[in-house]
Amino acid sequence: MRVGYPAGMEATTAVRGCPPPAGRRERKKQRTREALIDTAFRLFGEKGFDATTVEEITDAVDVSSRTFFRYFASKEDVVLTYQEEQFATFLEELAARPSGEPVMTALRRAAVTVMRACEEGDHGFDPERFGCIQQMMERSPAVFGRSLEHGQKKQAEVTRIIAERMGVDPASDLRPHVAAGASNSAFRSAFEVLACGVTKAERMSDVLDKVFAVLEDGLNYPACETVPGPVRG
Amino acid sequence: MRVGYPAGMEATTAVRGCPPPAGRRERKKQRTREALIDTAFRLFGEKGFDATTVEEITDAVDVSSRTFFRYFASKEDVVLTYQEEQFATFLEELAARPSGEPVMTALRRAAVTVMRACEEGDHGFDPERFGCIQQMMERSPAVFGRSLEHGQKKQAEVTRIIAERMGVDPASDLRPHVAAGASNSAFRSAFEVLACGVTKAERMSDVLDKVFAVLEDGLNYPACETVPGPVRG
DNA sequence: CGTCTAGTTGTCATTTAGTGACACCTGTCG
DNA sequence: CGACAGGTGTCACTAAATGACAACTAGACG
Repeated sequence: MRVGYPAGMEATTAVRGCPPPAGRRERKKQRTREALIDTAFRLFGEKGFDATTVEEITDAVDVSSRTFFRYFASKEDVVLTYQEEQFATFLEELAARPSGEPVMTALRRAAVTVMRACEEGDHGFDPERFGCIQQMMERSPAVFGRSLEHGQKKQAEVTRIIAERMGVDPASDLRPHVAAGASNSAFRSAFEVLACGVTKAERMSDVLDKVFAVLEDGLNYPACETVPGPVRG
Repeated sequence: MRVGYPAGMEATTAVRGCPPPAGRRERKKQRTREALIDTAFRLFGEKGFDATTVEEITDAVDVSSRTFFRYFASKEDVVLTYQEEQFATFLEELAARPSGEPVMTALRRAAVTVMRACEEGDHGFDPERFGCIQQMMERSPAVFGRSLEHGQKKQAEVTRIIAERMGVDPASDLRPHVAAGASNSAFRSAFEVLACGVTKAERMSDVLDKVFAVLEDGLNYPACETVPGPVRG
């Protein structure tokens, strides 16, 4: 199974508003793409991800199924367009953090900013769609799996940025890799904690903030056992 | 798409040697299951995961394709049987760690023990198969994605154990969740670091050990800037 | 304007994963 | 032995995904 976009069909940033790129052809392509995404999300919301077939989506947009797969490598890819946007914004926010800021703090602030944008509808993010995705992640393993895969792939870029911030070489220093992994993990932990209902009626962004706080505090928890024990190592 | 095992086909721990369970029927089922797994891994090794069809596997074992899907919910599930065993062993090792040991240390030691077993062939793990899986994870996104999904699902059990060790309630305390996530993340970081060739010709277990060491040291990295002050290169 | 080219789409065929239904066979147990 | 239940094969079917090729059309250019 291919992943990403077929040749010549690279993602032309969907959500954020690039002004008319040029050419009627290009514009039509863009419109088709957006129509597919909008319709897909509408149907996903109505009937669920699994119960919605590609054909239903393409019929509604009035294009052939073949066309769908020229825009998206898989049905799940439609959902990932949103995550793609989230990630791009995350990178922007991260780059915008003051260069003197400690690594985890920068990651935390960037992450929380993005999540807030999704909740509030800033930066062109649709909060309703955000909720729809949350649901699909819980209900449909395929979407969940792809999302994890996507996140893991993108992690490399975060690693690079962190390494730059730290002024170390990611080819010889493990720390940027681990930090990026932890940051990635934070998103998933926040999601999991929300899904499992550990924290009730809390915003994702708040949970995420707390998760990062836990990471910043360090994970060296002693065993409980011996009362206010001095036992360490 | 279903995940897990069809009803009545629950995993009857494949690798570890449960002595003859009872009944010819049960034994035959077990043999079929193992034949499917062995044949699948052989073909995966020869032709790659994607290029191997379920039919090829079942033809070689001389059962119908339908039977395959009575044992495994998906083609990827065959590969995950190994990971399932790894995880079970990980939990055992974790439970066996002295109760006074700090959480991350216990996680680290359990993780490294399992990885060593896979490399050395202890506990009935086949090192060759382990290598085969590593390759598939790199080459075949489907396997990689399922593996991530599987790991994420299993994380809940680790969370529970960590919470017990810490003597806190996972329903109100985020720390066990984050620690479990970080531990999960450690495995993936080790894999990624090896795959990307950051560390050359090093054993997975050694890399994993180092990754955990980094986690234990904490992630509070300051920005590089040798000289304090927001000066940008 | 007419034409040529290249990019986009539709149609068709095909492969493969995965599932449901039902008949059949064979251990297991009374 | 005979009934029952669990496992298997066969058949039919849906749906995702991809390759090949023909048909259309925007855009470039003389």
